[in-house]
Amino acid sequence: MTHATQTGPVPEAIVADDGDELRFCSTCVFGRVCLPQQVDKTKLHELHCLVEHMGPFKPGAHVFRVGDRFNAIYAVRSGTIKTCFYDDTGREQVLGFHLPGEMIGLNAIHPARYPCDAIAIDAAYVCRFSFPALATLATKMPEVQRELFRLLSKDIGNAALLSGDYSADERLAAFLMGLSARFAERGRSATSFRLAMSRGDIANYLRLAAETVSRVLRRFQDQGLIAVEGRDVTLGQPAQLEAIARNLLHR
Amino acid sequence: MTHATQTGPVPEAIVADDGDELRFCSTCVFGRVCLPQQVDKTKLHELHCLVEHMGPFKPGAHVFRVGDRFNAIYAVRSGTIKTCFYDDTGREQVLGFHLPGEMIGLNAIHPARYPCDAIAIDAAYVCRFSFPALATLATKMPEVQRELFRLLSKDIGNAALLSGDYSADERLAAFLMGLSARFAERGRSATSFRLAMSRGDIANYLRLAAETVSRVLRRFQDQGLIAVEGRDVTLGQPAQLEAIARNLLHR
DNA sequence: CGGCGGCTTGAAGGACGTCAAGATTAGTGG
DNA sequence: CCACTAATCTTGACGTCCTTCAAGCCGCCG
Repeated sequence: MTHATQTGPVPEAIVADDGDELRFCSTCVFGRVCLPQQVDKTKLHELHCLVEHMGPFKPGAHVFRVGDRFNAIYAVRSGTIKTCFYDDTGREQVLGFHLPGEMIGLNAIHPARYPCDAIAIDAAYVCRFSFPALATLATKMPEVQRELFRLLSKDIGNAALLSGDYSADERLAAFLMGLSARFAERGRSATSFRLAMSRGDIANYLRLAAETVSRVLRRFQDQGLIAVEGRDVTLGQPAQLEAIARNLLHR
Repeated sequence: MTHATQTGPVPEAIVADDGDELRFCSTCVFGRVCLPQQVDKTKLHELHCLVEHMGPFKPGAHVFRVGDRFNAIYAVRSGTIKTCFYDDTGREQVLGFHLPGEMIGLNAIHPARYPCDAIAIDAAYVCRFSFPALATLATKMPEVQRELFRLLSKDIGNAALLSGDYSADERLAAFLMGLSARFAERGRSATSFRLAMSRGDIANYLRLAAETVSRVLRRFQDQGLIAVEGRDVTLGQPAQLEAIARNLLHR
């Protein structure tokens, strides 16, 4: 038994330690805030006070739902969270998959309500940051403010990426390479990993049909670019995948 | 003389007055910052000091370019600005059209370089806000910080909208209704307006071919939903367009 | 065992892109 | 004011990529 349900520790899981008064959980998005300069300890303490650990969330459990009033953003501590909304016909549109160390809920600031669901697809733990408290703290700690601006701006770029008109091949190649890079950042293999999400989720994320995802993956495998076995993926030719993600950009 | 081209005033143009020590240009995105509460006058003065009026930009002129080092965000004062980047084959991908009172450059905070071009498609004027100065001010004025967070978050939502998998009909209906709403906010007709952008620009923005845009507009016209004459558009049945934008969401 | 959800594979159809040719408009200089 | 060219826009015919529909496979759980 690998992951998901309750019984036993997860061998490969990325799990943050719990941090302490002077350090954040090792995967925390705000970790970088503390590193550059020695942060005033009382301030660091304040930052800690507005963080609340939550979990575990079982696969399928909601961290927040469309329409909930916005009052906090969340950092993924372990597991994988998908964010998604639903069009008028009920079709799910996945906005993103979020790995440990990534932030969710930033798109809720403006409408003041969450515009999407956040659902655990792994067993997942998150850190909850009260947003009013965080905003107040940001006025006192420019590093925190800067980090928030950066995170928000980054999300704009990510959303724009997905919106380009790319072929199914490009989308999937880019998806795999993106995951690879994010796993590598977290100290895991860049060439061999397990997909936490179903083909259907991937398809919804990439705005493709599940069948198309299946077919493209098979073709990539036939071409020797990757090896797929269920949800386990090994990248055989990352460079070539990279090229597809970049060059195949229309025709 | 108002602005724009040299010969005579432009009857319908949205032009901001220049503001004064105690007021911003009437269209300014930061106008709302000052309204709710009486802002400390010295602080308001500070905010004014970091604003620089720029323009006119002729159609085709760049406000900033891909790769330029990020150091300021811009508010459109009059005219229309499009933001766009280019894929590896050189094809333009329009990220957005920005009307007076809207902000551009927020997506540059994270990479610290502008990830896109900003090009005037009208004769345009903008206000330049030094970002380091603005961020510093934001630590002193929570209203400013809140407004920046709101603007950033809003852009995430906008970018995500475009990324959904919608049909050409939905995209165009949503585009027209969106423009209509934004014109209305600025005190102009919600049902009759002139498109500042070419069909090609619209197509690039919506990730469609220019021919498709042309065809869908014609069909909308044949169905009595709109009247099109060159770049002048009149919405005959806004409710029905709204329905297409919402309901036609895939079949 | 039977059922169910996730995944794969094939065949057919559709929506949109591409190509190509006109039509309309705008821009420019005589 | 009128040619002349160059964009922009429209319209048609055709091709293609992807979706849809349908069936079969596999692993999982009651």
